[in-house]
Amino acid sequence: MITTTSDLAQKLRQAGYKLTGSRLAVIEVLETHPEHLDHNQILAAGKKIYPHLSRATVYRTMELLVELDLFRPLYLSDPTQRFISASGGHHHLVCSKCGAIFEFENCHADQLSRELAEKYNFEIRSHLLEFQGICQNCR
Amino acid sequence: MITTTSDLAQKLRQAGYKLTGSRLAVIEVLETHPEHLDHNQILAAGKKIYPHLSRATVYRTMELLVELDLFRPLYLSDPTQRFISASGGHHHLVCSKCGAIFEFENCHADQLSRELAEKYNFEIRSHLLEFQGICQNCR
DNA sequence: CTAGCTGCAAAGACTTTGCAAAAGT
DNA sequence: ACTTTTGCAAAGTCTTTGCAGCTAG
Repeated sequence: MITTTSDLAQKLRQAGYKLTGSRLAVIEVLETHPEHLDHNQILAAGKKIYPHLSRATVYRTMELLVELDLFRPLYLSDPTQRFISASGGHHHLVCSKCGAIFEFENCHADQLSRELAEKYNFEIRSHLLEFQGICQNCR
Repeated sequence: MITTTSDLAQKLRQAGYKLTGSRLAVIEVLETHPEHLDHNQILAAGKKIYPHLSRATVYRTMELLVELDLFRPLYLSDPTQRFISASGGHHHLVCSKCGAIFEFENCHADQLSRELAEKYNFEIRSHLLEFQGICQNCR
């Protein structure tokens, strides 16, 4: 019986999944990194915690977390799958040249969100507002 | 000397590229389909116009159009690369279950766009506002 | 104990590239 | 003519899967 204070771990266990070393390593990485990590980054960071961690398990664990609606895949300016927490909004500026990402808050999508939910009879769970352009350094 | 009224074709020629049957087929597909097409869809539609068209040429032509800043890659809810015209805004609702996409207009990002451009010294070229959730049919 | 989980390596899917032939200008 | 472009097939990259052994509960 592994004990942990992790919120994600509790939810995994509640859903009937085992808390293995691999899964706990992945979860710890996700909980300590607010960025949008991809599989490679999760694997690299996870191996520092649990060196035996394999790539296939990272793929399978993230698939599981997405199924449980705890995380959500995100695609920025390339086909790399990244992960963000499943709820709320995500707002960034993406540089088309160098790929740099700047986060911002306070987008005003809530009002629009309600209007669209009604008009399309759509249950909105999260949103993404992305501005593309050229950053300071690349100009 | 191939003649065409196509706007995209003019721009390609002006940039010093040859107007081949393959390229004209790809361009015609893009100009007659407002949706966000992926490579497969462009290939399939292009073959109806120019049956000899190959997959590699579709990849190369789209790469070219992106380089010339005429199109822009877009990633929705999967790693498939799709293409949209390079300017302006794009707004949709994406269903996480079935992948259905609903377009809408009138997002109010212009004001925010100006604020961010100034704050981050960023040259904004286009934006994407995407709401994720569950559509009418999947509920 | 026993079902679920893991790592490995092989298979699969998608994208890119080298090259000789073909085609636009 | 001469260079760019094309189609093909091979190579490359990323993701998924089958399987035998391992582990949490």
